[in-house]
Amino acid sequence: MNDFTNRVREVVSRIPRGKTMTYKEVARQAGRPLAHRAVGNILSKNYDSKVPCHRVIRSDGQIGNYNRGGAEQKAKLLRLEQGLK
DNA sequence: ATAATGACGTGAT
DNA sequence: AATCACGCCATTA
Repeated sequence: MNDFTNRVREVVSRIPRGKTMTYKEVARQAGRPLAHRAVGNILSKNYDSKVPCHRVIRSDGQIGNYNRGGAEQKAKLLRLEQGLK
């Protein structure tokens, strides 16, 4: 858990509230445009509250999964942050 | 060190 | 629209 993981965390932690990013984008920003799969894996094991992993969604617009309450909680949080009801 | 896994993505069926 | 299969990569077992 070094370079990539660290970069991913950094990028994700920089996602502003009320905004979302796709795994692909994160991977690209992290320097590994094709490692979107790994991004998910890393985030899935990431329990750091400093990293708003719930801001990361799929490219197809799907919510994706979440290790802290499931997609439900994730969608809920996003809905909340975005100020939408 | 090697094999399996998964919070993905895209194209094909 | 839904499902299937394959690719891609770091992490984990």
